[in-house]
Parts: sequence; C-alpha cells; structure tokens
Amino acid sequence: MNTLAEENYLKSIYHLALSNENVSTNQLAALLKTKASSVTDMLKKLADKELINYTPYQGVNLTVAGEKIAVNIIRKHRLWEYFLVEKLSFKWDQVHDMAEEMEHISSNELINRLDKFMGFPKYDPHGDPIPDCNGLVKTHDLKPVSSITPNQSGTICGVRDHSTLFLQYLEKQSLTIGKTVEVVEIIEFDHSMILQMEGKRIQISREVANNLLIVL
Amino acid sequence: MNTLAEENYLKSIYHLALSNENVSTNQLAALLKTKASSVTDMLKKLADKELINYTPYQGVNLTVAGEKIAVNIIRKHRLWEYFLVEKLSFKWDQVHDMAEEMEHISSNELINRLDKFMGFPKYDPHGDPIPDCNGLVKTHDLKPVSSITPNQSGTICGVRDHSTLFLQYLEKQSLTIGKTVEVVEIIEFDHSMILQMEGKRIQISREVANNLLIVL
DNA sequence: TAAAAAATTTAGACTTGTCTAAAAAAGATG
DNA sequence: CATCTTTTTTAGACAAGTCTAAATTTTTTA
Ligand SMILES: [Mn+2]
Ligand SMILES: [Mn+2]
Ligand SMILES: [Mn+2]
Ligand SMILES: [Mn+2]
Repeated sequence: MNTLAEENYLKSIYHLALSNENVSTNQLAALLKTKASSVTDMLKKLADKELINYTPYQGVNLTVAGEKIAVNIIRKHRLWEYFLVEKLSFKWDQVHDMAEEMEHISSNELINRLDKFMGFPKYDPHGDPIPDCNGLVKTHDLKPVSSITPNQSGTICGVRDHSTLFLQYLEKQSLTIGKTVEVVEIIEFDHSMILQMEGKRIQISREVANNLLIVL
Repeated sequence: MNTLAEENYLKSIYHLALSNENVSTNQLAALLKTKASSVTDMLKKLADKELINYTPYQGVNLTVAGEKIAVNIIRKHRLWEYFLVEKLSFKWDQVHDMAEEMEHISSNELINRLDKFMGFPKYDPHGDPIPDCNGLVKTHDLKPVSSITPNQSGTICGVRDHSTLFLQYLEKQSLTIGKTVEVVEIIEFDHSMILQMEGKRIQISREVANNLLIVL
C-alpha cells in the first residue's frame, strides 16, 4: 500500500495538525529528524497520491484519505503499546520505540483481533485515546495540572511529553494514570506546585505541571 | 542493525542450507522471487559484513554470525505465528504472511517476553521447531508419510509444503498436527495411499504423502 | 516599503535494492 | 577436448529516500 516513510510522514502531519491548522515543512523536518529538502520531496509524492493538500510555501494538511491512513497507524501504535504493557509487562516508558516498528504491520484483521483479544481498550498506557476500527477517535478534553488553582483537584489522564525521562520521573513519583491529585499551593516565585496525592505531598516544577494532564 | 532485505537473504540462505551444503545464486533468486544479478549484489554486501562465506561461482554458506541472525529471525517468525494462532485464533494457513512482517520487529527483549507469555512453546503451528533464546534449534527427525509401509503408523508432526492451498486441504481432511495415522494400503498404480485415522479412511495422493511429515 | 532574515524549494549527488542485457565462467556433451 | 548450455557475474540504469548547497519565496524589521 504505502511505504514506511510515507506512513511516518502522514502520522507526523496528523500529530502536528492537532495544534496547527496547516503544518509547515520545518515542523515536519524537526519531528521526523530529517531535512527540510527531504520533506519537500516527500510532500510532493504524498500530494500526487492525494493524501495531503499541498501548496508550495503554504504548508500541508491531510485529505480525508490521508487522515484515514494516519489514524489507522496511530490505532495500531496505541494498541501495540497497550499489548506490550498489559500482556508483556513492559513499563510505560519502554514501549514507544517498539510500537514505532509494530505500527507498520499491515494486516487490519490482525489489529482488529488484537483489539478484541485485549477487550477493546479505550486508552493506551500514556492515556492517549485508541481510535476504533472505524477510525473514530475519542478526544477527551484534558488540561495541564498547571492550569488549576489551589483546592481544585483532578485525575491524571495523560501526558503532553512522552519522553522516557519524563515518564520515568512520573513513575518514580507515582504520578501515574488514574491517580487523583489536589493542588495545595502554588509557589509564586517559580510557579512550582505542591500537590496532595493519597495522603502524601509532592512538589512538582512548573514544567512538570505543564506536561501532566488531568480531567477535573 | 541489518536491513530488512539483508535479514530476508540470511533467512533464505539458512533455509536452503538445510538441504544443500552450499547455496547457489539461482536457488536464492527463486526463493526470494528476485533476479540472479540482484542476488549477486547482495551476496557481496553480506560477505563484506562477514555474515556469509562467498566465493564467486561457488555459492555461499552462513558464517557463525550470519547463522545467529538467521536463526533469530526464524525464532521470531515462529513465535509470532504461534501467537497469531493460539492467542488471536487465526488458522494455520493464515499466519505466514503476517509473520513475514513481524519477524523483523527488532527487540529481543520483546520476543523473549512474548515467548514467556505463551509458555515457551516448542513448535510453531506448522510443527516447525522454535529456536530458543540462545539460538538452539531442536530438529526432530521427520519422515514423509510416503516413506512408510502398510500397517505402519505415525503421528503428524509437520509439513514440507507450507502453502495456503496445502494447509487448507489438510485442515479439511483433519490431517492436522498431532493426529495419528496408519497406512492401510498403497495403490500401486499412482502410489496414492489409504490412511486410517480416528476410525475413518482417507485417501491421499503421492504428492500429499510426500509433503506430510510424521514421527513413527 | 526596502532590506534583512527565515523558511522553503530546487539542483545535483549519494545509498540501497532492484532490474535488463551482455560478458564470463562452469558444467555437460559429443 | 572442443563446443554448446547453463549459471553466475558485470555493466549500466532506475526508483525511493535522503543529503548539502544554492536559489527562491515569504516574513519580519527598520
Ligand atoms: Mn508511543
Ligand atoms: Mn502512547
Ligand atoms: Mn511461516
Ligand atoms: Mn511456520
């Protein structure tokens, strides 16, 4: 169907389009760790295949066909991550790179059976929604911990930063998916926050608070 | 580490080397569905990497390093086939092509955990032995049904032909792994055989008998 | 709004893996 | 052993995906 490189470009365009209407060449180059000139070449190919709308110098967005492919790759990525954590006992900070390879296994029959085997999970180990077999994504509305005020509380449901370093830090602090935290105090000087969780107090920096997502 | 193409060449050399001391360019071209000239090019690369011993015009064989890689690919192939059949309920004739993709997932930690998750299976759905995590392969000594004589019996433990068509035929006749069959009669004219299995009689052609493997 | 800066595209090259056609080597045959 | 056939390698080309350097377009800034 599509090459591995094409799939990775479509996926990256999809992710970037969540925060930008049109995705720029340089944004893609940064995310894909490649050069802008390589991106331009690929954008022409994807436009020829009618998977993206591309106007030179104006950035790109996905066509319906392109979005469908992107969402399917993301579905596979997240289902494999769920499998690795729930069935093979990996930690949430260990699974991303493996899933980057596994998301390109082509069979949809396989992924649908895997989905069923695991009981149709709704969220991956990082709290990201798993698109269903029709490509529907439930985007729940998450806020960073940094956006709430003292005495408010919320349940941890996701992360903005998916890096190993951040996930390991959260794990160590027991700041994991499903935990409920309450803001006790915000330090004015550096905007760090003191949280109450399961009877304990944890202090987190502003940067951590920006990258930890909750629902109220 | 190695590219997908390199891995496929090494795997093919390994498979062919089971019946030939030295593997020829044309044998590889046929198995890999490519041209002899492409094979020659790749053999030079693999020889440069010291994964094969290659003397022009004399065919190739794997070095210890090359065999290690080949066996690991085969281990992954067979474990994923086992997973697809035992956990995702695929039929034995449906899993080969998916495993051809999955065998290239690189993580050994992943495959070792998958192995454990499934209880360290010894044989794949087609009866082929699964190499252990140290690369040891238990090659049991199988004979084709065609090699036994009336009144002898054996247990089906493998197939020589792995094609979908053959596997589906066997499935339909209930000639599956683990079944015990006894030779009742051999038709002199075409060497077809009449087998007794679970109280029923089944007639199979010489070609089927050649490709169905048993232990006595 | 003209020059400077940044972003993007184009030009040309390189790698991997493939192909066809031609040359060379090995093996078979009389 | 000379020739014919088969196998294998070489030569040259191509597609995909990437790169660097240069040109072009857009955006910012003075
Ligand atoms: Mn991930
Ligand atoms: Mn994830
Ligand atoms: Mn197989
Ligand atoms: Mn098999």
